[in-house]
Amino acid sequence: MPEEEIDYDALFAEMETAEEVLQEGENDIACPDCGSRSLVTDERKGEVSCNECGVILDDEQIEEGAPTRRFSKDDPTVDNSHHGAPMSILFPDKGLTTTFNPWEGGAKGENRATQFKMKKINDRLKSNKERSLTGALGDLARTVSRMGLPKQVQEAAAQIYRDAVDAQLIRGRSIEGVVAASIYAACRVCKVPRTLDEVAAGARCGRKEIGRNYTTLMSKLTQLKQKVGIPSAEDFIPRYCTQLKLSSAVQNKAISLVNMCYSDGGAQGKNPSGVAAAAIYIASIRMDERRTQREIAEECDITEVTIRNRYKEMMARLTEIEG
DNA sequence: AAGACGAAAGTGGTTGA
DNA sequence: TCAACAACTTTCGTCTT
Repeated sequence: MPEEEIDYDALFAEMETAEEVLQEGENDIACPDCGSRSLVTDERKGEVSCNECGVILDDEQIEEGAPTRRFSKDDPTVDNSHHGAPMSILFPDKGLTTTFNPWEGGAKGENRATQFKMKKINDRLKSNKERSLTGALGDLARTVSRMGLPKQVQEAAAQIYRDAVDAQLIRGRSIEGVVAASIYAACRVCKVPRTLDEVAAGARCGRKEIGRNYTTLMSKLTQLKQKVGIPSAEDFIPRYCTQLKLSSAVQNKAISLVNMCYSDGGAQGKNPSGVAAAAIYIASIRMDERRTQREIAEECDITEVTIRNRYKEMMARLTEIEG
């Protein structure tokens, strides 16, 4: 049996018209019954109705908030009518998946044929962007979990990657490389900085490639540039202290030491890990929880010599300040 | 003996001509 | 593109606790 041709042009034209009507309605819509422009939106029911005559104009509004849950059937304050997860940028279609299962619902004959046709159209309408995002966001999720990073970073990285796709920065670059650069940038945005080497190890991607892609992201994405701060030693201290099993007192002391010594921006151009390591070294001695230079150097992924150089520098500044 | 210190030589990245 | 430079690393010998 020959397959029935689908007239995509007609279909797209129809969809565009529908979209225009919707967009117009969002800005300036009048009730078709009484002509009133006083409309009310009921977010709970997902309805838009006329304030004058009460006619319902739209009953399929999407609620973007988190789902409510009723823990007791006697609780009158919330109901369970809101179904499904909230929208999330971690999914290619933001979680608003539309699928057709032609076998479901007991459809027969012509009905089932229509269902098949709709499924086919729906599948073909998925854009290239959506298809490529599927792979990239999966890769992102795996890398983030391998590195043990919080979900907040995953979401920020997903947003950066989407922006990169929109700005057409993927062409000519590997998806993994851009994903890794997005994660590196997201870590800095979320103030949980990781070094290029750490991201490279987690993403199984070259450190140079990530650095190169990161520079491109920063130069082309202006929103990102505004959000990313310079990684400071203080941002590294909490993590290193936890790894070295040092108390929060040492952690606070180290942070205040960095602030005292480098409040004038003197740490610029210096490896923040080195500054953090030296501050932790001094703080651990002063708070009687001493760690050796070797132990700290190992955790901070730098050498003992760098700790010594920063240590000397900081001690010189401290004697100046403390007298 | 372990940890700290310092010198010397080499590496990789940045900057400016 | 290349030289100059600062920061950092590696290695190794010496000093201190």
